[in-house]
Amino acid sequence: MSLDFLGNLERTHRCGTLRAADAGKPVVLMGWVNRRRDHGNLIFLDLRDRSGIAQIVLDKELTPTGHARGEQVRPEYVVAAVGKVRLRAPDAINPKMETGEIEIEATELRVLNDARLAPFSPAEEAIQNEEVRLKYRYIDLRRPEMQRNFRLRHEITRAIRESLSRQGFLEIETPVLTKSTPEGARDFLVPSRVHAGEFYALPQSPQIFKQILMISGFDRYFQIARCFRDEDLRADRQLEFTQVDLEMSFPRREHVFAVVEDFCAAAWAAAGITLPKPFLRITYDEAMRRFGTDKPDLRLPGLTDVRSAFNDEALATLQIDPALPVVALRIPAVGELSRKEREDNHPLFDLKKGAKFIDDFKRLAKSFPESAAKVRELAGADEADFVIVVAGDPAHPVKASDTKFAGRLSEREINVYAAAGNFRTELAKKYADRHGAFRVTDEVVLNAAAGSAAADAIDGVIGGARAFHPIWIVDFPMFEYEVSSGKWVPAHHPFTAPYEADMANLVSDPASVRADCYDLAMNGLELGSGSIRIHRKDVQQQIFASLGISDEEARKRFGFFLDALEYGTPPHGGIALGLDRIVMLLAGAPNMREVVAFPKTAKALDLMAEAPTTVTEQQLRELHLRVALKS
RNA sequence: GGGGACGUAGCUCAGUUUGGUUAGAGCGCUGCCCUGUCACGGCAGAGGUCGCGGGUUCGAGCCCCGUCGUCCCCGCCA
Repeated sequence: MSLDFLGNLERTHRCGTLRAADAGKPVVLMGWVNRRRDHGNLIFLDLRDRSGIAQIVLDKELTPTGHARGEQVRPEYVVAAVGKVRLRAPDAINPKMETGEIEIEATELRVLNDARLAPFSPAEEAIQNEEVRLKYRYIDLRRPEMQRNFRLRHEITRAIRESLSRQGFLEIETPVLTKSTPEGARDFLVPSRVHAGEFYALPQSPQIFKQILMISGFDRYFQIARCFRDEDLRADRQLEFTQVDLEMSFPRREHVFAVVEDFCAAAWAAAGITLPKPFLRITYDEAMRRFGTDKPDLRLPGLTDVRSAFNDEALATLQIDPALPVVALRIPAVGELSRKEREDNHPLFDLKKGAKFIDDFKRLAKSFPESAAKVRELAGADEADFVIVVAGDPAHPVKASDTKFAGRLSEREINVYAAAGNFRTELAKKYADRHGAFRVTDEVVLNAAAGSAAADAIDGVIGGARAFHPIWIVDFPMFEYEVSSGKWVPAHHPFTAPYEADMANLVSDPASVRADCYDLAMNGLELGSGSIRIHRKDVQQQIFASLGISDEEARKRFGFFLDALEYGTPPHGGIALGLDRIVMLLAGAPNMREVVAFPKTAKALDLMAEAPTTVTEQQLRELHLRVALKS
């Protein structure tokens, strides 16, 4: 068909903003044809732009040429409608539309562009087939839900910037082409053309640069920083992601917490939700004991220690390791599960952790009725709750350390808790519809998105108080025992400061040393992680020494930073929070792809751009590279 | 690297349990009709390498083996 030129036509309004008060105004709207309803001599077009939808009326009597154009348009054609806002007749008002009281009586319709038939319609809900959504991402992003997610992302980012600016932080950019940073992930490498055989690394975080900014006297820095990690993807992990990264001089961790709680409150407020402050705190060991994870979801019941429900005979018969924890996990309101249903759940349990489980309570009750009853009692289970006992498996070959230090959990104990904790969250996900523990969150998010006045209060409780459960995890161990090498390895990057009180034990009792670092978790997601850093050269040397990092190796990896440390480094510390994960939570998104414009698949592919690809011989030559594939 | 779920029309799905005539439905799409629809309606029509490859069989969407892709989880990512 022939297309019309835009000419000097100027858009006067956005579709979704028009209301009854605008009646009589001449308007020019531009957008995409959402739907067309052709009644012969009368055609209705739903015109969509990012603000919403307005109904255009093309009446053959009023505008024969406009009506003729209207007959030709199809979904997703780009058109300009010239006309006048008019009130709809009372019986023609559509209460389901924001603009349902008005419509545009068109005098002209210009078809600015046609469109191929899309594989799915932005006028409808997301299709199940995510491959198609991602390949045609530009269509998918037209859906109001996606438009809302990215508007929300913008508002959240802006609120965080404003909060941090108000708190005296300066936004400073750090390099993307840089040197390997001390995080533990694989680096993305970028070959240097100018320096044959040498590579830049993309930052896994701006860690070293932000610490240097403290040495440089900037006092309070932040950055909305893109970070890159070449590891396998998950629902909440992409190859590249965005962190709210900050660092401050002369802080105790309470100062960092206060800063974060302030900007989180601002971010939640930007989404229309009140986030309760101050956040809860829990130690790492307690988090493992109570939830079997360091990112607990407090909307679900925790683990219960049920060791006391079993006597020695029961433990022996059931082949439970008496030296390891025996815990119960409870999924509420699931009802009785058939043998088949229970068996279907078994693959969700990680057997490699050296733990086992008992999910057949009828059978347990036959041999050990008191134990079965006591477990349910201790776990606070009522009739409909599904309860599983998780315990150490003595038959499992030990691949973890059971060395215990200074009252901390041993790795084997942690493994049992972790197996239980992971089973707990997997089952909770599977039976979400039955226990309803996540429903309040969905409701609050939905209300907030709808801009409902009641968004922030559910049953008189401020929404966030029941929907979002932020919690600081503190007192992580400084070191982890690596069974394969028999060495103590850092649980964090090597610039994390140990507790001053634990410094004396660095060599004698490394497992007892606590790191002055902290995680922020919310609703089962790790939102962020930070620490007070080492600012003294002597302490840094001790840490390297205790980690078995030689002076030579330290110099090679972080030489410039170690130099900088010697030129007047203030005590400093900071944190980085995953922006994508924050937006995920506030958008009620089940995965990060819903809040990242152009995400990659679980196999690390960009289905739209079709990246990665091979490159030309010419490009390789310039970069002094040759590809040698292992066939 | 390992475990699990899925793959049938553009989309959403049924059919696979127990192999059997020409693989169906809804939405969407195309054409015609329709002046108050808004998930418009009516009539007619087009649309399929049942992910791909191999095998078993008289016969495979259905059974077997392999492979590819998407998703979730473990490992990994502190």
